[in-house]
Amino acid sequence: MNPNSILQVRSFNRLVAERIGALDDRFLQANRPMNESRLLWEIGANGEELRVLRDRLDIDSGYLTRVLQGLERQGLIKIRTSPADRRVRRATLTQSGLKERLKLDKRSDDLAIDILETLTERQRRLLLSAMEQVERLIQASMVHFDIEDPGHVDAEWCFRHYFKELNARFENGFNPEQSISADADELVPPKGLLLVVRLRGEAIGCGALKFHGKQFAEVKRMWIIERMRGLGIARRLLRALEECAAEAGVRQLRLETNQTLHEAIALYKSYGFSEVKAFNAEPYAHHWFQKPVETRRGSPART
Amino acid sequence: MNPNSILQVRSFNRLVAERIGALDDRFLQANRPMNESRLLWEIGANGEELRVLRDRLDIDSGYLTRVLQGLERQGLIKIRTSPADRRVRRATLTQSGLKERLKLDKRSDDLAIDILETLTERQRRLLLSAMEQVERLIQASMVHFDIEDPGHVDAEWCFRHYFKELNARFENGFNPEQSISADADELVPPKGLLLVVRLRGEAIGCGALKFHGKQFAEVKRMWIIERMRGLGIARRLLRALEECAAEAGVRQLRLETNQTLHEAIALYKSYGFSEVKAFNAEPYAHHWFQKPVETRRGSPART
DNA sequence: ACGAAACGTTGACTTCAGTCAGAGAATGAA
DNA sequence: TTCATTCTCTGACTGAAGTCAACGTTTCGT
Repeated sequence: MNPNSILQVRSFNRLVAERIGALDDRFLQANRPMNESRLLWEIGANGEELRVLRDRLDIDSGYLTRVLQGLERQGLIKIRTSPADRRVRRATLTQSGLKERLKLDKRSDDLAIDILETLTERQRRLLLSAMEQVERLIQASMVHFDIEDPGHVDAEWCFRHYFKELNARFENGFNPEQSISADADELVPPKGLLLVVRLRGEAIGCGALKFHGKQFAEVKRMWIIERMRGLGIARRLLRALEECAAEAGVRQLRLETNQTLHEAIALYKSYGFSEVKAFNAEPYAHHWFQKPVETRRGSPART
Repeated sequence: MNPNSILQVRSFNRLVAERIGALDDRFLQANRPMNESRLLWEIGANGEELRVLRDRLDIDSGYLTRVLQGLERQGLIKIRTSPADRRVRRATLTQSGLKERLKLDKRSDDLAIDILETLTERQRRLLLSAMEQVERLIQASMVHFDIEDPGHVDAEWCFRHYFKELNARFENGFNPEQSISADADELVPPKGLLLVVRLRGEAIGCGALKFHGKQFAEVKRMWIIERMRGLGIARRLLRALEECAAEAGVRQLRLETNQTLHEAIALYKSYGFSEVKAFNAEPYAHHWFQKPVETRRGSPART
């Protein structure tokens, strides 16, 4: 890695940490313990279950209880047992709790305004677009892949969006019924596997393998959410799938794709797939590709 | 302020705080209290005086003492009385202290590498240049102006660089002796004043006024360090000087400048100065400008 | 030479953050 | 029905962060 690049990133980190130091300060300056602020924030206008809060803020349950009791004593929240599951408790903001939360909100706005207001209109535009750029690229570095059951809610969410997109892009629409199957049971080891792409716990894409013995595996269900495209995530997903195939001892990857999916075709070609003649009767396909499985050094299977 | 701009900044802040959140983690993960880490870092390879540390980290002096004693007990630092001023104490890293500091250093590098390594070369270039852009523009919003004595070390530092630059840019060099005076005593109230531009406590520019009764004030010593140009800082400095003039009841600003200083001339014109015929005999000047002093609403005199 | 100011140290706090073990109530699965 | 699991709360901690006042030493300005 280029040392100057590292220095640039570090210098950026330092500055931003200092300036946005509001990292904590957004909450800290509020003249109330940070965890109280974080909780007021996370409870939100509609209330939230304690177990969700505990999970989101990664707080010890005993500790959470006490901080919440503090907030309740201050009259900022109410805690009630959930009617649906009486083990579960749910916190909601009171009127004054909502007001406190608005103050936090305002503090965030003020910080943003403070940064923007000294700049000229042109500088402001430059800053915002540079920020967006940084944001997207940093997000790309936060993406990770998890092996997941196809029945998982995130997996189903991805499939729905994937089908919807195919339906919109294909010349004559897309109906999964008519396509070669990749059913839930085919995407679970040992018959296959499904990777869900996540960013901060939120699903943003998927990709699957359907094994055919050691001879070859089909790549299926490659999809990345629109707003995260162009960041090389699909390529990393492909590499992760190839690693999985390699681990399973599979010798070849195969896939077919539709002519309207230009980006995908470009990706497969540049990744090392070669176009071959049709090896199946997938009605929606115009191109068939294959590639020998390689184990790439230095590429972590799942990150 | 445009609400979408605010949202973009907030979203950026959130992400970066989370990702760089290593802000603390850089120090925290180190499995040692954060302030210990921060101190190891700030003491640096050459040691540092306690009063400087206290100032930089904004730590209570009693607290500082105790944390440092902790570090000394761990054999990471030594604290000695400064020979120059025996009130002052100075902390220096021991061998193992240096090693610990290297670990922190490595942690920073790792974070940077972690962000960069998943990206393609092209994305990496994009990210770095966007980061630089963000950094510069955010810095612009952190700049502030202080009234300072011309004898102050920062002021002298600025003057030296200012003269050096004039000497390099003027056709026949520049010798302050031959120029119309703006001596130290002329830049102190009530005869005049000096503003030093600072970024995080570090001087990056200056600008001065030399009063001639209520009738007019001369703008002198306008200079911004090269790397911070193009960010509208000089314009804000000019406005700050104008505010000072307004407060002093002065009716007009005047200045003269050399033809090689294109940016300055462009700034003065666009700021509202009009070129007039020579009102003094400054040997280095080619252009003379003046402008009536206005009080601009909503513009903080010194930020 | 004297008083004010600067610099550091100590003691005696308070408040936050975070951990761990144990126990009770509700729920779900066999 | 029983038993394991989930969810929450309590008690009893440790350790870090941060504040305040008092005091001693050294230096500086006059």
